[in-house]
Amino acid sequence: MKSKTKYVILGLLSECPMSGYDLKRIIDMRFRFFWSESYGQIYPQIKKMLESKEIEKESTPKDSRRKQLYRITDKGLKSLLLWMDMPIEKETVRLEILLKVYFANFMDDNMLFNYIQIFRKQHKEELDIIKGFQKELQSIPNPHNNHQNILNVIDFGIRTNQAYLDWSNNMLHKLEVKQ
Amino acid sequence: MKSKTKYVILGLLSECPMSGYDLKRIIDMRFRFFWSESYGQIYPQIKKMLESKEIEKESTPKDSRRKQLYRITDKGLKSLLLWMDMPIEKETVRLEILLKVYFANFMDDNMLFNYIQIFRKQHKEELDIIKGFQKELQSIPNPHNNHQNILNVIDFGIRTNQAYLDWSNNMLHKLEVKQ
DNA sequence: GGGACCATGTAAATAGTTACATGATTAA
DNA sequence: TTAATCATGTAACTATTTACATGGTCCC
Repeated sequence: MKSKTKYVILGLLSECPMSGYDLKRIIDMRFRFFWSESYGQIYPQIKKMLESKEIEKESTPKDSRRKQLYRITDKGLKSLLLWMDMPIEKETVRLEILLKVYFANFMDDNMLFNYIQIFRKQHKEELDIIKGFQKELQSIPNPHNNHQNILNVIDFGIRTNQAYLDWSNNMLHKLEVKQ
Repeated sequence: MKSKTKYVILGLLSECPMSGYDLKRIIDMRFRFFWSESYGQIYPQIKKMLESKEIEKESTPKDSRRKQLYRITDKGLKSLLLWMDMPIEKETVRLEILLKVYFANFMDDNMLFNYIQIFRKQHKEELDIIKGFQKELQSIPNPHNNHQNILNVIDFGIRTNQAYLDWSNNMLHKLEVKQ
């Protein structure tokens, strides 16, 4: 499976110039429910794309002591467009909690209850963050005319996290009744 | 993130002895919506666990020409139990389709429509497989008394895949109206 | 006898995380 | 002044995939 780090970066830089740190923060915040990247992928990838001239340094006199912003080039935009039309590769999902539920005979019910509670809490928080982002998006200007796309992704996040919550609540209820 | 391959294998072998090939097949069929393993992980892991005596070869005179079955040992069971009580690590989800929806301004609507259609088809099939498995499970004996656990995992698969389908249908509808 | 699938395995490559080093800035 | 956060980066490690080799079996 080819790494997609390059295209995540190019896609985000297509909106506005930003630093490696910015990229990481945005991926963690906005993409959290369907994507992740580590610094160990982002910074080396930036370096490679500078060499290949798919991005370039933004010369910002002010604030430049603090961070280096990068801008997408025409070549980078071409790479992005090319990838957009390439077939989507196999999706990756790994939920350890389901492994543990599957083998739950080897665990006591309190432990299982505890795991599900943590899972529910995490996805409740995730859902709140996504909804917050949705609200924010609806109240700010739309200069790149891409809000509908982002709202579509958010809609996906809300639906799946809601499904996670429904399942968790159902599980917790069953476990409560059982004892 | 520590590899969980070991525990997937131990968990499955706790049900009944099987071969590396069997393990792969079962993971691909039953775990498909929340886990995956490749031969490149399974066979070397089997080798390691034979050395550490967490599993052992099952001596099956008949059929033994064809495949080697492995059985979990007491030591292996202990490893499994230990892992069951260890905190769950960060979950991994990577959905390239959402990346492409997010950056859909760089793609024409027909291409997007096509991607969503493929996504819908894949998850319709997945949902059908999961439901088939659910039906099968309800009609066969339950010797390990673990059917409820498996049904809980299946319930998760049905809910999330249904959420995927609802989102896909909504997306396709919006794209149809648009043009 | 040929294609599909059963079955096992490994080497090499790639992907991805983690731990660390470094130092600036901000806010309490 | 000290803790948190901003900010960049890399080396080492670990995880995972992919491509390949090999040969058996089943059924048409």
